[in-house]
Amino acid sequence: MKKFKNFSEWFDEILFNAEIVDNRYPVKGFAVYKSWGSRIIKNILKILEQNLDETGHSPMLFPVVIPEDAFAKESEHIKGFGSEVFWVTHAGERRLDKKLLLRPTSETAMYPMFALWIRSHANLPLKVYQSVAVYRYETKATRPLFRMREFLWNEGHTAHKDWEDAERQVKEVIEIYSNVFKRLGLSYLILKRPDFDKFAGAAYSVAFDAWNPDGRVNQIGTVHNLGDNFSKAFEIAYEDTDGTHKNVIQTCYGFGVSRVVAAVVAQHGDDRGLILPPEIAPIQVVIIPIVYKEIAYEVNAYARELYEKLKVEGIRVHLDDSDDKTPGEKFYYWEIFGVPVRAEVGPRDQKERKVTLSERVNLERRIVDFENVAEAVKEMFVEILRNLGERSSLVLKSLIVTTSDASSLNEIIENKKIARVCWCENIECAEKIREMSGGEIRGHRIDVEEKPEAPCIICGRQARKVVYIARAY
RNA sequence: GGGGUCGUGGGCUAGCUUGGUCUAGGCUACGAGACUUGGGCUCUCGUGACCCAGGUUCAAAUCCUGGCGACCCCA
Repeated sequence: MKKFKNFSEWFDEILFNAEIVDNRYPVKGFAVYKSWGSRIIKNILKILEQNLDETGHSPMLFPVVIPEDAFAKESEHIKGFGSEVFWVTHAGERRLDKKLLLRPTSETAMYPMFALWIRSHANLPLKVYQSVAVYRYETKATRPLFRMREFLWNEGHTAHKDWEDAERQVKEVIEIYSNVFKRLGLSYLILKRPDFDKFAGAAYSVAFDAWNPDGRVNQIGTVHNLGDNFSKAFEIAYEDTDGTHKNVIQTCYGFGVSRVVAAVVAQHGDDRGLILPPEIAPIQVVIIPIVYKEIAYEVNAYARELYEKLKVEGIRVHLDDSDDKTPGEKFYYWEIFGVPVRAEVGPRDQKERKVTLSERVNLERRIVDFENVAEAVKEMFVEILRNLGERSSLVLKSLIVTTSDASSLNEIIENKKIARVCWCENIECAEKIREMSGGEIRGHRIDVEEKPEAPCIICGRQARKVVYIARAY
């Protein structure tokens, strides 16, 4: 199955064959994460949560249900999410006096509690995170991992004494997410969303848009400065050093774990299957003995010796010494699962105390001494991540097409590319861009300053921003 | 939100137009065995399916209606 030719089928096949999710659960938009997928998710979350812990965030767990009145407090927020919440209206046969909803996101679950916890400037900043499932009744077609009605994420919520401190927080989180994505070898654009596309209730929103082989962009993370919109609605205030009472300034951010998995699969996978960055691979090295009847004992003993050696080095290693498959079949099998390094040990290797290592990205073989095998494997891990990262970033570069000709927009989007254009920031021009191209303005870069070098692509007046246009999930 | 295509063993699919030799065929996967093993070898045997509910008919995988689900396109 060809990844770039028929992404949708390729993707579904990988998710199924590599046992990431089983989409056959009989409720639309809900799926089962199987063992391989779950272990990948745990490894990703481990990296993220470690980063959050190190920057003073507190892990917490808030309830999945939110009372209707709390949800309704911030008017923009309810406008944005109201149409897609799951309601809990009954307990058995009894109708509930107060309807509850399943969190579509946790602002309105957390902030009533923030109001109780925050009294003085000494309580600030407050930085909280949780890794949970949220629920949104998506009306668009659901896609496994990309758009589910139940999806996993990590959400962070903070409260600060002033705007400057909240701005510092936004920068910190962009840094944290960037670090995590770098360790996964992902490529993306960090875009400040246009005003009409910001999070419901935010002052502004920044998003991480990862490229996808079908030309759409995949929003894998978002960071919002909420200003005092929620702190006014929820009356979250503190007493400052001078005795005055002020509303806190808040930020919140979401790391879309399922979509990050989707991005790893989509950006790194190839026509043979998944390719996993070593740090999140449930199995990092698979050992495949090449045995003949007469020498099976020696070779298997050697393979076990190798297994023990790698294991004590802290490498996640698996020995596939089953005799129901030929070595070739085992190669194909583990390639589907994206195991980054394969160690082949046969009679030749055993006799000379060598190991044949093969890496998943370029399928290149390398023969190393048994004594140096752990170091060689670790070096390969570094190379694999570098190769994945470089390959992915080259694709992203090749997808971006700069244009100042509005009539070319449609063709660019049709060709599964991302258009880079100058825009005057008027909403009428944004709407026209959408009509003409079939894509949407995703925003302008904030990690790199880009000055408009041409007038607005639609109206010809002075452009204010260089923006990126793509179809989105 | 609108339009279209589709639903057959665990996965992929043939059969449906023209209802009856369908006792539903193939590939793959799975189980038992033989033979093999530095890239999917070969063979034998076995397990396993017509999405659900109605309807039409002597007869339904096949036709009709509804539901559920999947995918694609447009907004």
